[in-house]
Amino acid sequence: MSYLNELNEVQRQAVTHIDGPALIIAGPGSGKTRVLTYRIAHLIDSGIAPWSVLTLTFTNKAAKEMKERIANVAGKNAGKIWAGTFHSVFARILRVEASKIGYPSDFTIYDSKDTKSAITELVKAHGLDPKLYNASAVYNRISLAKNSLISPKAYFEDVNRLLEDKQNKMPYIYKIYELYVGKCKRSAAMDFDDLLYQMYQLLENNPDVLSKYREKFKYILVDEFQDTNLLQYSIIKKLVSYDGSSNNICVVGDDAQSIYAFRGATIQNILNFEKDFPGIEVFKLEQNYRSTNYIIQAANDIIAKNSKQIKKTIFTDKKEGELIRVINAITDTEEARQVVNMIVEQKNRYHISNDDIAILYRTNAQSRVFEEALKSKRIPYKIYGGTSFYDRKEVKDVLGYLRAVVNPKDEEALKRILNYPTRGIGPTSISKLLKIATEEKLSLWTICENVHHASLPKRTENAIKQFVQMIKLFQKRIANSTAYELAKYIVKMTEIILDLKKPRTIEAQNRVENVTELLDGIKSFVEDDEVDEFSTNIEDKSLQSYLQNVVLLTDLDKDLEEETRVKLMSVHSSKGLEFKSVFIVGVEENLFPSMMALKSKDINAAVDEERRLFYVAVTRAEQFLTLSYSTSRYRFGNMTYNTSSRFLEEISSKYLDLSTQNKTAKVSQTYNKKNTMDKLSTMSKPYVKAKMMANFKASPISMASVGCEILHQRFGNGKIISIDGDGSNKVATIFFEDEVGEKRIMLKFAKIQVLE
DNA sequence: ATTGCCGCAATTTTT
DNA sequence: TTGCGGCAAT
Repeated sequence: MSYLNELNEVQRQAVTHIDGPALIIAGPGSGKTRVLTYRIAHLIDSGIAPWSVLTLTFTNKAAKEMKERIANVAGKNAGKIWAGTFHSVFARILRVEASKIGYPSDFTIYDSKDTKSAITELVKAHGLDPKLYNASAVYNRISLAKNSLISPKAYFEDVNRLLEDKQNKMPYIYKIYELYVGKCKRSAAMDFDDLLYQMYQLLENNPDVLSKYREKFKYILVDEFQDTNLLQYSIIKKLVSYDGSSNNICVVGDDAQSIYAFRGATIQNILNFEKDFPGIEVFKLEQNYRSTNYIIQAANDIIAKNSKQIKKTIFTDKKEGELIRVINAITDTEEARQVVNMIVEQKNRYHISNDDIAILYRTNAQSRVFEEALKSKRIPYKIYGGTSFYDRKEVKDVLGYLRAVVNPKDEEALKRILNYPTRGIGPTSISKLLKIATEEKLSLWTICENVHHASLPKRTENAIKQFVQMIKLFQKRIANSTAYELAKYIVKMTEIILDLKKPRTIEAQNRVENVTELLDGIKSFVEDDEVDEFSTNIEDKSLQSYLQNVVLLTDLDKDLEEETRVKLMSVHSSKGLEFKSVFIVGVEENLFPSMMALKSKDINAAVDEERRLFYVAVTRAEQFLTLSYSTSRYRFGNMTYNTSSRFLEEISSKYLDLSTQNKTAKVSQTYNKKNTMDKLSTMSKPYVKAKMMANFKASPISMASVGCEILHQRFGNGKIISIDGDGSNKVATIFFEDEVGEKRIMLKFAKIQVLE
């Protein structure tokens, strides 16, 4: 048990505690993964069967890392423990037990696009306005319901929910929810939430199944417990908490790093946990081994502003280290340029390699300018998250075929490929088929199989018959060809490549390459004998298993360690990672904290979550931390103006290095036009503009008259020279101070503020 | 049925 | 700015 020597006192206690419930509160960089893996190794060393240990994580990456590290300590037996994400472990179990809940074992998993498309269809079919009943909004409501264990029936009886929907002008969500559930069932499909929801129902309604898994999983560990929602917690509780149970559950989490409340996660689970499992032992890991002292102190400054939290003090015995650099810029492009310059400087001065560097942003949309800036300096980079490879249309189309072959009831897949490549089955025919399917409560596939009852034009009927034949042909091949061979065959037979090549553009070429890449991916899935996460079972190389992998895998899980490239990702994706040098960019009001948070009903809770997110971002850094913001940036195509983030102000200036900052940019949150005017004149022009724009407020047309000094949202300061036209069609000729010069602007559309 | 054009809405964050 | 959905022309 030599590994015990590598631990500090609290860590060792947490590792050697075996029986009964345990709660480990683990600050950032406190060796959480180490404790978890050693704990598992220790369990196995103590004679506990590896296959009775279940470890649940949030990301596949975390699961994989855990397995690898356990293997280092515990050797071969590590392969036999159950470790995976909530979603993948439950999907596995659900396939085995599918018949108990009325599903075939080869059910499809819908990703969020499939789900939204299904919802949009239902909304339209019921004559509701798709703009009002925005698919994402409806999906959110349904998702929230499922994650709170509210069935469609319970939803309809829930007065509060109905009232909320009414206030949001979507009173029929309950109906869509009900229909959506039916549609999924008929399509033999589960969405992400179903993997949890159905798992719960399975255990709830099948005592034999429940006791089987209670028997099986004697030791359960949950990582990132602060991010579990009610549903996940309920499943865990079902498995662990019962008469005669030894309550061998260990959860690890940090309330300060809870960043998924928007998805229904609640730190209430941590608080409840202490109540639900009396006799619980609590371990607090407070020593940070990751970051320098300045970074830790800054992080403490930030999180101290949050009112609700479990008390703990993060400390380190590392040196002060470098101060946190603050960069400010006038535009987003300029911000990117400066950040990249700083990267170059760090690389030269400290010999940091590309993969020790990460650029973290609040929203994926921010990545673009950094990409360009990195490109111009020839620094290799990789973007994680955002529009993933598997979200591309051409990729989804090919996958659609594969899905339909495995499970032809999969309505979303079928809809996608029924007329792709075009074969004369237009939208009119498809909606007719869908209508029949809904009325008869049958799957779309069944209707297609019996298309002669559908009274469609002969031509279309034949086209559908041919389509059905083709899919059946593919299905016959499943048994004696690999996933790769089949996929290749399908692509050939459907002439998808030919269709993609039609427009002779670069994008077309890219699309063809994407399809090829997809095929290569399938090939390596089939051929790779890398131990998969469920190596307890025979390696599953079936097409179905491939599809499940694809849908549950995210970009981040793929190959983070591969090359020496600068990494770009959202702060959310960065959770659990660490880098020598971290750049947090776009540290501005309305971006970080996000505008959504600032506009939310419960603004305090929302800003607290943003603050935790910022805390997570800051604590990713080991040695160097740089924060940057820009006073103006493009957003939906037009310029917006922002001030630096409140979070920046919350860090004591002791830890900040403001030397690189433009002196004029000491931003005061309150801006007073009168006495700032003089000061502004000494500042750089674009900055003056940015500053004034932050305060921009459009005036009514009636206030505009010849001679007025005005402020235009895009062109800045100007003076009205003349106004012509009448009524609401008045056109003003305005002379702008900046290079813009004279412009004729329709007052009806222009956003103009009259200054005096 | 298909193609192509126009107008509008979108950006939090993820399994 | 992009990307999607709706509509009109072929």
